[in-house]
Order: sequence, then structure tokens, then C-alpha cells
Amino acid sequence: MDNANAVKIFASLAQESRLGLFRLLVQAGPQGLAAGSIAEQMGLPSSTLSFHLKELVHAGVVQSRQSGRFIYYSADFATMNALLGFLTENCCGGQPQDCCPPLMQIQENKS
Amino acid sequence: MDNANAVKIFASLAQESRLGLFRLLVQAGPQGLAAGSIAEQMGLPSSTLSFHLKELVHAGVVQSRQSGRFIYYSADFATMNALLGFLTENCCGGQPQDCCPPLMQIQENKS
DNA sequence: TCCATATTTCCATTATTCTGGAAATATGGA
DNA sequence: TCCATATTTCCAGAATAATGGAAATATGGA
Repeated sequence: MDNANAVKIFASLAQESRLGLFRLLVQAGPQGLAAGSIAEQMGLPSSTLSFHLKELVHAGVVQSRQSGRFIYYSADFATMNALLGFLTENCCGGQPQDCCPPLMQIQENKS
Repeated sequence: MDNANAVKIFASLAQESRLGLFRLLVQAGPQGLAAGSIAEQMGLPSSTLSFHLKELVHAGVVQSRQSGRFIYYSADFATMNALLGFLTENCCGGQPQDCCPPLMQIQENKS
């Protein structure tokens, strides 16, 4: 994970429809949802949805998998975890205890 | 923390200079850095820096505090923690153990 | 093969964001 | 008060992103 990578991820989530979309997929869990089902739940035209899904996939926060005529999209939890680690790297110059206890749980978990 | 709020935060970090800026402040810790010192370290013109700092402050991920002729900027760790909680809300339909163990540390920490 | 349906690509329009020079505005020291 | 320095505001040009209709491309079933 580098700066450019992280920017791409943030940009992919910095849009109402895409963030809603991503949260829907986080809640759906690893099996994901078919594109059509997402379009219905989000009330988006298919071309608009396709555009946004592509953004999320390119950023690496969403994965796709084909199954028959449907394409299932699901959140990529590994990418999100990597992002959080990157964000908190060297937090507070290595003395993180005072500023961000919850974030620190991630640091501890990384090793 | 609602959707619009989170979008604003992501947008504030979805830009090379601003993400670098934010990470610099995360590493600097709670005391923060003066605007001029940031400009120097980032190699940005003052007007450009000021624009980006304002974006970060408006999004709530950075705080400012005046001290003499200097204005110190620091990361707002509470906002970041709230964002992480929002992102993982209802993760995997309430069965998060399988997909995102590190994220779950945050959920546990929230109560 | 032909058809119905799922999804994506193409494209032009519109909207938003980034950039940095120049001028304006604080602030504290002499 | 006057000055030097810190920071912000203003502005307009350049760059990037969002939108959705229409057409194209899968895919599997009959």
C-alpha cells in the first residue's frame, strides 16, 4: 500500500452512490450481490451503476465473480484492512497510546 | 456519522497532497505542525496548502489552533475512529468473524 | 440457432475540483 | 505606530469526474 494506492481507494469511496454501494456490500458479506440486485436496491441506471462498480473494483475495495448470467460483487476486506494499517503507520511518532486507542488495535494485530 | 459526512471525509483524503499532509500530521501527533512548516516539508505554495488544509478541516479530520503568529494543524483522531466504526457497521450482516478480524477490534472497542 | 436478460461500453454534457499568483488580512515585536 | 512575517482569500484557467441514454456484448436456456 502506497500513497497513490490509498488515494485511489479514498477516491473510490468519496462519492455518495459508491459509498452506499460499498456499505451495502460490506453488510452483504463475502458472498456479495449481483449487479442487477444492487441496481434495484440503489435505484441507479445500469450504466451509472456499472461505472461506479468499475471504480470500486479498480481501487481494489470490491471484487467481482461471475456465476451464470450474473456477476456478483463483494467487498474486499483485505484491502480495507491494509488501508487502515497504512493510515496509522507511525501514528503519533510511535507513541500512539494517547491519541488513538482503537486504531492501535489494528497495529497490534498486524504482526 | 452519516453517509454524507463519510463521503466528505473520504473526499478530503482522496488527493495526493492532502493524504500526504494528513499522514504527516498523524505522525506528528496531537501537538501538530505550523502551516509554514507543513508548506516547507510538502513543497507546496502557501495558497495551495491553505486550500487543502481547509478541505481537511471542513471534513473534520484535521483541527487547527492558533499560537502566536502561527497556526498549528493536527490530525483529529476521534473523527478517524468514528469513520472506521461507520464503515464496519453491520459488517457481514452481523457475522464479521470470518471476513475482517482487525476491523472487529474497533467494534469491540466502541462500547 | 434464436431469444431474453444481465451487464458493460461509448459518448457528450454537465458539474466539480485543483492550482498558484497576487492581493488581503492577522499577529506580535520594536 | 510601523514593520516583518504567517496565513488566508480571491480569482480564473486547466484538469478531472459524474451522469444516463443508446448501442454493444455476454450468457444460458429453449
